[in-house]
Amino acid sequence: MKHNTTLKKISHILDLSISTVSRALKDHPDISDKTKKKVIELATTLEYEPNTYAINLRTNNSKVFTLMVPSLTYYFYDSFISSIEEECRTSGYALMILQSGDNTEIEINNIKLSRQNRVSGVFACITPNTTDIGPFLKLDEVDIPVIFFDKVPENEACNRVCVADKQAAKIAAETILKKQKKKVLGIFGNTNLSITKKRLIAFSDAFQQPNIKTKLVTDFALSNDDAHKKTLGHLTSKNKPDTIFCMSDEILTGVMKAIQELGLKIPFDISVIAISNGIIPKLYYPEITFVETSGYKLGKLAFTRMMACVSGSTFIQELIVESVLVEGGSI
Amino acid sequence: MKHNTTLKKISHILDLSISTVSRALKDHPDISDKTKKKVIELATTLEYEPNTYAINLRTNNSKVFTLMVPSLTYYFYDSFISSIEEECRTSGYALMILQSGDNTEIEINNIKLSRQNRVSGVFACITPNTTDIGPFLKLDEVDIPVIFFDKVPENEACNRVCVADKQAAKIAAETILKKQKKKVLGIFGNTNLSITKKRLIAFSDAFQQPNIKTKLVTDFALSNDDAHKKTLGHLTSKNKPDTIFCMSDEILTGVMKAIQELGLKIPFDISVIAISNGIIPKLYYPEITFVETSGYKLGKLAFTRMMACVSGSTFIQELIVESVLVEGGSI
DNA sequence: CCAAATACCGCAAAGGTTTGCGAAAATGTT
DNA sequence: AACATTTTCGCAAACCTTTGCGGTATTTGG
Repeated sequence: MKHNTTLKKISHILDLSISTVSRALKDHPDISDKTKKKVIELATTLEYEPNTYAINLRTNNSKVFTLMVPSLTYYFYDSFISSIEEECRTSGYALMILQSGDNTEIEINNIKLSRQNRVSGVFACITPNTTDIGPFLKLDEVDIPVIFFDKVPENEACNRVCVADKQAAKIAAETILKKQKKKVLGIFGNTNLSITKKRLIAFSDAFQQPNIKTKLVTDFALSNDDAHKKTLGHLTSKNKPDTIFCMSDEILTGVMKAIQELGLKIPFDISVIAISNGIIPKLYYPEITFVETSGYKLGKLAFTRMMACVSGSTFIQELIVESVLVEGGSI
Repeated sequence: MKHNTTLKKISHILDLSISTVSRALKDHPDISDKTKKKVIELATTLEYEPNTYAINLRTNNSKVFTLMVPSLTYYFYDSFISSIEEECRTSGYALMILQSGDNTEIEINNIKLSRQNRVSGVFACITPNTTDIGPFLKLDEVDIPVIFFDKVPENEACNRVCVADKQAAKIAAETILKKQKKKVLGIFGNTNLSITKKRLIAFSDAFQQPNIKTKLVTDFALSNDDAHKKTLGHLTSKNKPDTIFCMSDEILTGVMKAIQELGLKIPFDISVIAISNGIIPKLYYPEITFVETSGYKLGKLAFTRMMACVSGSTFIQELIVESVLVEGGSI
């Protein structure tokens, strides 16, 4: 172990007190220029770096944020995390990433870990199984702000940053209607999640307006495999849809696999539209038309809100990122 | 700010010394059972949690690992990170993720951050532009072990964990040869990377053995868009290949888009085989046959090696994860 | 030349935990 | 009852930094 250089060591070499060295390095007016120069020189040659732990102990605050997600393997998070991480770096924060694996027990443990590490704040995306967000709220009590993103709890007094679920679903529905489609299959995810409920309601609503003759059938899938199987079923039934709406990337991948399996041509045999972060739709030809829910923008927004909380803003807010239609050739 | 409960506070309430309380909570034999019981009871009702900063300061070691990657948006990392993160959690470590964005300046800054935070170790995947790994080696000097993974520096004395590039390419080539293909197009990535060189050489070698009549054409693509365009070119030329080998997921996505665009049927009109982590090949129908380079296994291996380093192993090692063929229906 | 002001610097405490060592109290032994 | 042992606990230092306050020197003004 190489000996780390500390204030004490520098002070000892220069025959100064620790406090003088500390102040010299901080350009304190009490210290003469001559002394400052000496100290700074030695400090640089000795590669002095203040001990983070000591500083944390004093300030009771580490420049670290926690990011909690159910799993890193969901397509959405990449851009969100990238975005947050970028902001953290430029602001001198580090980011600690924790996964829960959809396991609420691990989730609670991660909360504990965040508290033990006395992080400056937590970005949280809850699991579908999380019903009690009490543990999260307890973080707020010890002055650790929590910003929920994407999958957020309902009806609670908490800071939330989400995509415009209703708006996104509405845009998708309107796009379908504008194209005069006759029979739409909408596939949605886990109904436990508010994100699903919102998208489902907004999407369905659009088809229940007066003068709308387009038929809507809805189905639910819990994984891309599930979506694959269910789509196969719908597409081989006699009353097959002419358009499929996918609530998420995960569902889209399952749907696309089924379409390829049946050898259907998009958009001639079947039309597809999705709500997506943008990576997956661009993997196919023709590219899938989707309503963008930008993880990147969401990350920026979440970080801004976090910084406000860290610097004392106590009031609670729900922020929403607008969605836009990105045209592919799938409808 | 809620007042945190400390040893001092507990000791004050129970009229004991701080050291006694500390020892009682650690089940030290010096302390009587009666005292222990009292202390533990109060500690739990007061929700005592040891101050991580103080412990770090004492031990000069935080149970935190750093993970450095060029960018989180590459497909490969998800499973690797998941895997590492999982191991960290069960071992009581936290994981700090840092991105460099292919920028060596940021990379160096991330190294600095790791040192400042005196992390217990660093998992590093270097950028294609990283030529000088001196800054990494300096971490080793201050007793912070560095495990390189995936994209690793060449010819250097460092701990490395990588996929079996040569073996994977060889398996892919042999699979193609066994199927008696006539004309193969191999698409590779950035030739700056050792990973590309290894795969290219091993793959090409297989076609230069005696008695091999299969023709090989190689091409290079720097992005999935690039792969898409180049594939379109090859597939519309008069001397079009009957099989395409994709060195990576990124290339595979571009190739598949081109195949879909031309309406070719896999494996009848064209065969495809790839080296992949496994997520992308399963998105298509038929699923793409691929040689698996498991980020998951790689993560486990890297973590094992890290733990060895942390507990004192100083010798240097290159570890390799075997590859296996995962049959899809694409060849 | 003395008093007052200024420049420069050190002492010590605080932040919370751990741990070697010594001391006091309890128990055992003769 | 006197001594030896064991049990039980407290003192204090160490990890490193920051900062209020107080203390010397040196300089300035009169």
